[in-house]
Amino acid sequence: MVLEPTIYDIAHRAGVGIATVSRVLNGASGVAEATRRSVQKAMTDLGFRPNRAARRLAVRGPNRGRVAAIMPFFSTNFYFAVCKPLAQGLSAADMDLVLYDVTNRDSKIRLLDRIAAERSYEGILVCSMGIGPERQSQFARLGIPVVCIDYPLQGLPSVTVDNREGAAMAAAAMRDGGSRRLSLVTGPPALAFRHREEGFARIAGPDSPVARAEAITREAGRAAAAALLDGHPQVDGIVTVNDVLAVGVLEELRARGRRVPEDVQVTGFDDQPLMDVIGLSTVRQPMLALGEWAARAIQSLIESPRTPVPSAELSLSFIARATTRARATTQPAPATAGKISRPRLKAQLASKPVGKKGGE
Amino acid sequence: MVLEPTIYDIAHRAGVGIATVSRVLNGASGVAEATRRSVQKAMTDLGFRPNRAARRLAVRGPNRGRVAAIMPFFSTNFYFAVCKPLAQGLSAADMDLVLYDVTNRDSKIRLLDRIAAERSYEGILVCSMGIGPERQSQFARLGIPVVCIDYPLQGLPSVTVDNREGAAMAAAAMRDGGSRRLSLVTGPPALAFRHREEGFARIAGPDSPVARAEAITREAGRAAAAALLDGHPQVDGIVTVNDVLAVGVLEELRARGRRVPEDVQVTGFDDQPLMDVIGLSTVRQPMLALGEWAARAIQSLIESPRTPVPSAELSLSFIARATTRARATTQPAPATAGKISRPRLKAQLASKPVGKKGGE
DNA sequence: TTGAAAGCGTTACCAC
DNA sequence: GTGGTAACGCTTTCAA
Repeated sequence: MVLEPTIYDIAHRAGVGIATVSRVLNGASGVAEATRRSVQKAMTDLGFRPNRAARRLAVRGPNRGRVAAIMPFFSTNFYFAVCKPLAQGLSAADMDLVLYDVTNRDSKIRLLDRIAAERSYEGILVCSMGIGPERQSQFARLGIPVVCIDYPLQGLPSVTVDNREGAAMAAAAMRDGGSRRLSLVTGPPALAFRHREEGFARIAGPDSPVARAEAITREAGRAAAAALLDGHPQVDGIVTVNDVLAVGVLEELRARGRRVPEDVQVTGFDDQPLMDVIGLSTVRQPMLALGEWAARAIQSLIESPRTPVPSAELSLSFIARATTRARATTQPAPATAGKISRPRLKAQLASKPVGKKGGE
Repeated sequence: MVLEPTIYDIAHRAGVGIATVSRVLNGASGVAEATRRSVQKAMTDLGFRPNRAARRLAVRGPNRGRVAAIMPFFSTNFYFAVCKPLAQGLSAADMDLVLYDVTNRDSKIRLLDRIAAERSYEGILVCSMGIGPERQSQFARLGIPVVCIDYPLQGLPSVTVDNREGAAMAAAAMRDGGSRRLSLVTGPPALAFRHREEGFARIAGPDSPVARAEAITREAGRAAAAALLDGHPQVDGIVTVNDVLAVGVLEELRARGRRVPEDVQVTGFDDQPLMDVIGLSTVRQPMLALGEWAARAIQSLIESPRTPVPSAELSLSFIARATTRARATTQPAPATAGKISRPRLKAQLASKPVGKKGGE
C-alpha cells in the first residue's frame, strides 16, 4: 500500500509552507487567491485526504468513548430493538456507538483485524456471533473489553437467553393445544437457531420433521413451509425460530386452505412489533433488557477494567395468541368456547403472557 | 475542563519512562512485575485513558472515511429501512457509518457543535431535519459535505419525496372510494408531517377535522383516533401520516365496532414491512432509493468536493389494500363485488401499486 | 528490563 | 500573506 500524501507533500508540490496548506484546508481567510488555487490543485492532484487522527490530536479534540457494535444488523428487527436501549445507554454515558453490519465470517474477521490494528474503540459489542480464543486474548492484551450479546462465550461476559427452553415452551404449548405431529421451520445456520432446534426436539422428539429456510424472510419461510407440508401433509403444528419466518408459514398455510389454529398451530420467536396485531403466538425475547444489560456491561468494563462482569441469562416467555389453541383441559370446555375464547386471528389484539420466570 | 492525564503524567508519578508506560498499556512482555503494578496503580489513580487519536497517529492507522448520520433513528421503521442501503453503500465504499440517534433540537445542536469542533467526519448525513444557514456555511468552510435526506433544504443537496402529493393521493383514493367526510391523524410537529397535512387539506378541504398524535406509536394513534371520533362521529375516512399511527387507528375503530373499510376507510404512510399482511392501504415511500441516493451523494461529495450534486425528488405511490374501497365506477359493479373483490383485511396478502410516476 | 528520542500529520502561534 | 516551528500524546526503535 502506497503512503497517503501529507500536507508536506502538498506544500512541496505547491511550493508553499505547510502552514499555508493547513490554512487552505481549513478555509481560513488571509490566503491569496492564487496560492489557494495552486494548493487546491496540488491536493486534488495527489488525492490528498487529511488525517483525522493527526487533526484531532492537534486540536486536542475530546477523547470521546467509542464502542463498536458488530452484528447482522439488518437481518432482523431483533437487532434494531436491541440497539435502541444500547444507543440510549451509551449516549447517556457520553459514548459513541459505531454500528457495523456484519453478515458473514469473512467480513467479521476482516473487521476485527482492523479494529485491533487501529485500536480505535474503547469497547466492542459482538452480537449473535462468537470470537475465537486467540482473538479474545488479542483484545485482552490490548485492553479492549468485549461483551457478547445473544451468544454464550467462554471467558467473555455475555447476555443470553435460553433458546432451548424458549423453543421447548413453544412446542409444549402446541402439544398442550392438541398437536400430535409437530414440525419445525428453522433458519440459516446460527447458534441461536441450533439451540432452538434442540429445544424443539426435546419436546417433539428427534424425528420430527424440520425444514430450513434459506434466509430470514417471509418468502423463505413460506418456501420452507411448502417443502415441509409437501413432505409431511399430516403436520398439525409448526414451530418456527423467528417471527418473520412464521408469517411466511402462515401465508403458505392460508394458500393451502389449512386453517390456523384449527388445522395447524403456528408459533414464532422474538415477538417483534406488530406480532400482536397479526395474532401470532410467539416466544418473547427481552430485547430491551438485552440492550440495557450490554450497555451497562461495556460501560463498566471500560471504566473499571479490573472489575469482572458476570454473564447473565435473561428469561423468555411464551405469548399465546391466535395461532395456537388453548390448553386442552380435563374439565369439559363450554360449548361455545371455540367461538368465544378463540377469536379469529384478525380480532386478536390483546396478548396474554404465559411466562416461565416472568421477568423481562 | 481539567486536562486529561497523559503517559507523561503516569510515567512521572510511577517514576518510570514513558516507554515503560506504553509497554504496560499495550500488554507488552518484558516489563518487571513490580514496575507494571506501579504503573497500573498510577494509571488508575489518575484515571488515565489513552488518547485514541495519538495512538492512531503513532501506529499510522488507516484513515478510513467516516460519515455521521443524524436522525431520530428509533422513532420509526422508516429510518431503519433507509439506513440499510446507506450502510451497505458506505461500507462498499470502505467508509464507516456512525449513527446518531437525535430526537430533539438541543441535542442536534450540541452534536453538530461537537462534530464541527472535532472535525472527525468526512461527511454528514442529516435525515428529516434541517440545519441553519450559519451551520451550513460553517461546514462548508470546514470542507465537510452535508447531505439531507427527507428534508428539502436550500443550498444543500437533498433527496426528498413529495409528501403533499403522497397525502393527496391517499385522500383522493378515499374520496374515490366514496368517503365524504375525510379526516386526518397526524403526528408530532415535523416538516414531512406538515406537508402531508397540506396535501390532505388540498383534497379534503381546509376545514376537515385533524387530530394530532403525541408520538409515533400505536397507542398515540389510537388515542388520536378516539379524540377524532368523539368530536366527529360522522367521519368516514381517516388519512394518517404514518403506518404505525394507522394501526392504532384501526384498533380504535375495531374497538368501536366501526367496520373497515365499509364504514370508514383508513390509509397509512410509508408502507413499512408487514403492512401488506395487515392489509393497510398506504403510501409507499422509496426508502431503499432514498438511502442509496444519499450514500452515492455523500460519497461523491467526499471524493470530488468541487462537483456539485443536484437534489432529487423521488416519487411516491399509493398502495390500495384492504382498508380502502375500490373506486366507485360509473358502470354498475357486479352484485357480489363487495364480497369478492373486497377481501376482509386478513385475507389481503397481495398488493397492487397504483403509482403516480411509477418509480421507486 | 528500562529510558531517550525520533517520528506520526496536523494545527496554531509567532515572526517576517 | 506566508513560512518556521513548537506542540498534541502515543508507539517504537536503539542503546544502555
